[in-house]
This record gives sequence, structure tokens and C-alpha cells, in this order.
Amino acid sequence: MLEVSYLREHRNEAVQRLAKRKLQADITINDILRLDEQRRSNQSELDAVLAESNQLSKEIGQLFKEGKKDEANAMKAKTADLKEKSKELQVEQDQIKHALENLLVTLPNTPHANVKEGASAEDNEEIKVVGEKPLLSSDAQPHWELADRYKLIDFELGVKISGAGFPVYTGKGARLQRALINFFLEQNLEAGYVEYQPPHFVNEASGFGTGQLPDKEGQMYHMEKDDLYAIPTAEVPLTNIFRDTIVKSEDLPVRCTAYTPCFRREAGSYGKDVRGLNRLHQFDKVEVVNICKPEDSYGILDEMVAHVGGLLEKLGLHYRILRLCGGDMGFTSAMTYDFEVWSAAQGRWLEVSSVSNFETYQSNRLKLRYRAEDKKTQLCHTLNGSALALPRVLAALLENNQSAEGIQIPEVLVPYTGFDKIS
RNA sequence: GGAGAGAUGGCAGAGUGGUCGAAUGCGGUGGUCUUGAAAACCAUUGACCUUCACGGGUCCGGGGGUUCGAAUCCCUCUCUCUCCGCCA
Repeated sequence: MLEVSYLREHRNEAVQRLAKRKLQADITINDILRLDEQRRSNQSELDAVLAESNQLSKEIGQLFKEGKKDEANAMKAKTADLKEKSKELQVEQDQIKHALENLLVTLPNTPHANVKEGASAEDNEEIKVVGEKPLLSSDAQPHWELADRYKLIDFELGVKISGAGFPVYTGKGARLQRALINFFLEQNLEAGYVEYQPPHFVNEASGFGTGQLPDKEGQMYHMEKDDLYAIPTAEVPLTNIFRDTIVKSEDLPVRCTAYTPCFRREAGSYGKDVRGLNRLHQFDKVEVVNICKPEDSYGILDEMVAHVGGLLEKLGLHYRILRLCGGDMGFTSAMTYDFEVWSAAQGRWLEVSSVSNFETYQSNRLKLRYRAEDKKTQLCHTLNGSALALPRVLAALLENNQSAEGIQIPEVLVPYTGFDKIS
């Protein structure tokens, strides 16, 4: 959620930046500023009425104490008007606040100045390409065929137990999953992150805090009976650990990492996008979250990008980094880098990580602040990224490392898998 | 699932109709003392909205009510804890 004070002081800048998303926001922002104006003038009017009313009550109390009952009772009559008036103003104020809030939540984050304007993935900027496309023989197979051939993943079994998009990993497939999770977590620990095991179901306040609600309501699994949401990413519980807190300045930056399964309804997806491991309802991911001072956030974003790139290099995967254009970025992000690995047998790029700086957009909702040097509280910046999402990494590993002899496991993973080849 | 208790400042914990944004202790910060530290002592220490400022207002789990006046009384919701039951 954008800060009203920001919109007030930098109206034109906000409009310009939102235009990078191909969003015409000036009307909404004007409405917001008008409501904010109303809110403030209404509030000061209400405050004045309440101040007078408080004053009278004190005097009445004093009169009763002095035994001047008649005078006190006479004074009571005067409060009736004030009471009436304050009630009216309060009702009005609540309406204004609701209207303001309803408008505010419709505005996405303002893209950073360096983010390119654009409508869709077509306009994303390719920042860096690492490695080369592996040369595979003409009979190379896509990962779903390899998974079947080596009995690594049973998609049919998942359909029987749950439905499409819920694969069952078996044998070396399951062990490879576990190895990847451990490898990623260990690498994150080495980079200074603290490991967490958060809940996999969250309440509505948490969903709102990180911005999934109300924006992505339909994309989350919701348990009506208990009013809980299955997490679409560990970002939600991890970041919400710090909801409604004032972090000590010297404790920043806070760095945390967690492995969790992620649940997504993926309503509306179809075709080759959902084949095999490309898009699932349940998948595994190791996430990193950073909370820091505003002046540090873009440095930390670069750090995260370097860290995630390092993971992919250790796995020997050919990948590229994209800086998303305004229109392709998530609702809550100010700048996002996507990491895509090359899927040799499918001949396409697959997204395996998304690293974003949310600036104060989430912390404003979360009421996540720190105490600055001048002793005042100030909103933190929040960032997160996948390090990494497993299914597409697995897909690329299987496809790119296949040969007639089987599938070669990257050296860095062998200590975690306990085997170096699938055959 | 059954029974009971509770929700107050960073934490612990008083407060049962006005002088309570709230005792006290711990913690934090500043100081005195000390070669330094500890101890002791003194002072200070919640958040939010609004104002250039002075000031004003809101907040004692959420919402509603009674009253001139509510942390305190009433209704309601949510959550937590304890005991019993069930159970990984």
C-alpha cells in the first residue's frame, strides 16, 4: 500500500512511475488526495468537539465533587449537543477512511526510476546471460518423459491421490528434491540468513500484510471452516513474522530463509505451460527475505541477485536474468529481477526465481518499522526472492544433463544426494 | 470436543466509574561514582493522527452499548492459557 504522505508530496512522480505499468493513475490519486483532505479537516473538527466535551466532563466531575449538584446537572444538558455532533462526525470519518482505504489498495507499487515502461513480458530487459545452451542429441527427452523413464516422478499417481498438479516424487526423484532443499538452505545459511520453519497456513491479516489479499484472493487455497489460507510462498509467513513490530536499528538488516511447500490454485492456466513440472498446484521452494533500512535496500537487492545467480552457477545451469518492465511486475513490487533457466529439451526459458524490492509497500501494510537515528519510527523496506524454486530447476537438471548413460548429478549436489548418476 | 480462567505499555504486573496514558518491578537510554567495568544512586523512557509550532485528539484484544464521564459496568466476537477427553 502506498503511503498517502508520499502521494501528497510527490503526486506527479507517483503518476509518472505508475505509468510505467501502463496504468493511468492520476484520477485515482486525485480522488485519494481529496479524500485525505476531507479526512484531515473532518478529523480536526471532530477533535475540537471531543476536546470541548472532555473539558466539560472534567468540570462536571469537579462540580459533583464540590457538591454543586444543580450546576452540574445544568451543565450536562450542554454536552448533549456535542455528543450528537461527535457521533455524526465519527460516522462520517469512518466512511471517509473506508473509501480512502478502498482506493489505496487498488494502487500497485510505484516502479523504481530504472524500471522500464512496458505492458507485458515482451518489454522485459535481459540484463545478463550466463553459460551456454547444452547440445543434446536429437533423441533428447523432455523432463516428464525422463521422470517416467527413470521412475522419478509419478504424475498419474498424484492425480489419483489429489489431482493434476500434485506430483508424487519417488526414489531418486524424491531424494533429489530433498538434496536440492538442503543444498539451497545451506547456501543461504552461508550467505548469512537465519533459517525458519514457519506455518504453512496463514490467517487473513497475514495475507493482507504481504499483499496477496485482496489482490490474489482467487489464487490461494482457502480453508473456509477455519478461515485460513495455504501459503503460495514462504514470503507470506516469513515477512509477517515482523508484522506490527518496531525493529531495532542495529538489528537491521534482518535476513531469513525458509523451505516450505507452496500452494497455488493457478486458475486459468493451461496447455504446454502446465506440462510436467512447469506449473504445479503444490511445489517446493526455498525463500529468502530481507528487511532493511530504506537507504540499503537496492544494495541488498543486488546482493540477492548475485547470491541467486551463484546458486544457479554452482548447479551448472545456463540461465539469464531479466529486469521486469513495469507492466510485468507483481502488484507489490518496485523492482523485480527474474531468473530463468534454459530447458534444453523443451527449448524454452523457465522462471526459477523472482527477486524483488517492495520498498515500503508491504511494510506500510504490515506496520513494520524501525527506530531511526533521530529516534523517530520509520517504515522498513522489505525484499524477497526465491533461492530457489525446485520444480523447474529439477526439470532443467534432468533435461540438460541427460545422455545415453543416464542423468549426471551436478558435483555440488552429490554430497546431498548420495549418488552421482540416475540410470 | 467438555469445563474453567484470562487478554493492560518492550516484558512482568497493579488498577474495578472522574484527578489514569495508566502504580510498581525488570529492561532501554542519559548521568553521578569508578583507572575501567559491575553494583548503587539520580533522571528519563509507549504508539498513532493532526499542527510550522503551541496545542488538540485517539489507543488498556476487536466491535457495540450504558453514562456528563469507561481500562473499570453491560452485550458480543476473537484469541490465549489451565484441567479433562482424543491424538501425531
